[in-house]
Amino acid sequence: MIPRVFAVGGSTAAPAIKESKPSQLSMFGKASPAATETQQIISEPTDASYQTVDADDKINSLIEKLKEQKEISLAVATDEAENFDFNITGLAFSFSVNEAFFVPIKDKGRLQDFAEVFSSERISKTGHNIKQSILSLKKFGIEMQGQLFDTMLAHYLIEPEASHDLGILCNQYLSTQLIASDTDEAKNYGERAERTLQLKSHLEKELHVRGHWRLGREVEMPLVYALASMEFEGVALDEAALNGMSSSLKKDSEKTQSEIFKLAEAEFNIASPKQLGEILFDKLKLLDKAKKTKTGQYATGEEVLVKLAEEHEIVRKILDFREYEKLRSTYVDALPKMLSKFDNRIHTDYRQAVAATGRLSSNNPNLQNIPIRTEKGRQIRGAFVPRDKNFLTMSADYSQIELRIAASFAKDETMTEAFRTGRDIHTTTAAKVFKVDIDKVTPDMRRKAKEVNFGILYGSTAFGLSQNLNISRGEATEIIDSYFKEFSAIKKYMDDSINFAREKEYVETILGRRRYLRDINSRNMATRQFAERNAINAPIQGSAADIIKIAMINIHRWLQREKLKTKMIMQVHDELVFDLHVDEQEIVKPKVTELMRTAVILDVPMDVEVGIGKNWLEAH
DNA sequence: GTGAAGCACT
DNA sequence: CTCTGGGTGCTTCACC
Repeated sequence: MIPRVFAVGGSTAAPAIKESKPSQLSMFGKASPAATETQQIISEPTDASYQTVDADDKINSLIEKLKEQKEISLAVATDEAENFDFNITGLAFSFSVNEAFFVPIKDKGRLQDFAEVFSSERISKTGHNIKQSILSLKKFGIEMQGQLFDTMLAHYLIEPEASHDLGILCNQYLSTQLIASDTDEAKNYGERAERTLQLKSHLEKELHVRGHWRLGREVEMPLVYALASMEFEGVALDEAALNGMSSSLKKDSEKTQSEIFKLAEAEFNIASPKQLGEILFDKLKLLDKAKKTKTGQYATGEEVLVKLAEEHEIVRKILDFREYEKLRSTYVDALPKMLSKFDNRIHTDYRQAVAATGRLSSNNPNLQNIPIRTEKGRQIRGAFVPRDKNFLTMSADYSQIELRIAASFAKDETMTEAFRTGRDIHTTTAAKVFKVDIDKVTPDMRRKAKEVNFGILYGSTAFGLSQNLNISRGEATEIIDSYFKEFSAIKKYMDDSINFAREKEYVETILGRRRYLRDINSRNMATRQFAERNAINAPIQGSAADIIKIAMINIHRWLQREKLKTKMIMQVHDELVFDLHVDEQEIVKPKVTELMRTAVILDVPMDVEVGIGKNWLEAH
């Protein structure tokens, strides 16, 4: 029986959560009310044994011992080659306190000896950032299986914004230092495996106390397999297309640069905010009272420049120059350099314990900020292509997930009804706010309503709205007042969130993931207001993260169980991207849609938009 | 090496 | 009138 998240997933997928819950009530229920007591840790003996196991007979008896275990702690040692071109240099294991074994890997054949241990469903695996170990083994043909426990992820649930560094956790929970030798790999990795095993029991207790056990066991830990798979599969690029864009952007950029120099009657480094500020404000005097940054330089950010665009034609050209250089340096030229020699694909690293709200982040490279807004930027998505001619790109994204979550948590009848009947939410909002019939909503009214809807999720103020819409503060205040009158349950929900935070000093997502807001009662107004915006935003953004994580787990399990060739390859917060096998379109498209829609059932239905194309741009 | 500024995404 | 939209990661400049 394949374990499932909630009751969802698998071919018999049934909506798991029938009734909706108020946002501050965890679907996973509450833990014991007792406050978390920091336990007094008894200092550990220091005679730990970290043995290097190199001889065949010793290795065989280690393997036999490993097979007898119900749980083992492990750490896979690798060299530091970048772009997924690393090698495995050793394996560390621990299954009893103060004892660890390190097996140097000089020949990849040796890994096979351990394959049965790694792939055993009976042996659960513990690690600190265990995704790295799973991925390393996967690259060399070994498939990890079995229940996971990751001490990094456990601590992330307990204290999301703290450091989850193994050494620091050892200090905190075990009152021990890591030795961290420069030369002795066996000692380093053996120690890591052994300390991780010890940490596990401390963190498990802590998870229970805080009511995060199921969130860990059923979401964060299983998600590791899905992420390791996505990273392993990687993403293919159309290098020729990117090369073309690079030349073209370079030409555009050089042309724009010379035009800027001519207009400025000077040559300078446009990429230097300091030099640019001096040209615009000292030499050309585009503003009498130019804004300064913290460090006393002139502010030359996009916000400032857009408002000056009418003043002087140089400003538009500077914005263009910035766009071209950004696209070229960050994407068009950088991405091809990150293609792996292993399979000529891009392998990002999804970080599961970084974002304070529960979102993932992506780095080396960041695949979650590939351009889409401008036309030249969009073209970059066209270079994200399927792995070969038998595949297409499929993109599936949640439509307005955060606003739906807010409507559901707030139990706002007006907004819930709009989502239930499938009406355009921004148009509906505009009709309410501006008190006109739906068919009398102008594009400008819709634009304003859309901005308010976004602003709500971020705890934005009249000032923020006026800045974004370039309208007066008075007008912004009027719009917001009208909004809260029409959507009074939204307003109440926001107040409730802040009050909950004031009392508890944290807020929670639908799965009970916490974000601590220790500044919520600060006497410093700016500090306090920042915490208040987080009190509104974190449960919504974090619940969206919870929901897509469940969907990812269920989709990954289904693709595996059905032995499909289609692979999930990217996550961009509310979007999942797939390498879709051409023969599997009719099976995969509806199933992915269904698994995303039903990951969690709210008062408001989830809408998922799916597109298929020859590249990421066309799939949208 | 590090912080600031700026900007790409959701 | 304080301050002023949540969350990330990457590149460049400028300075240490």
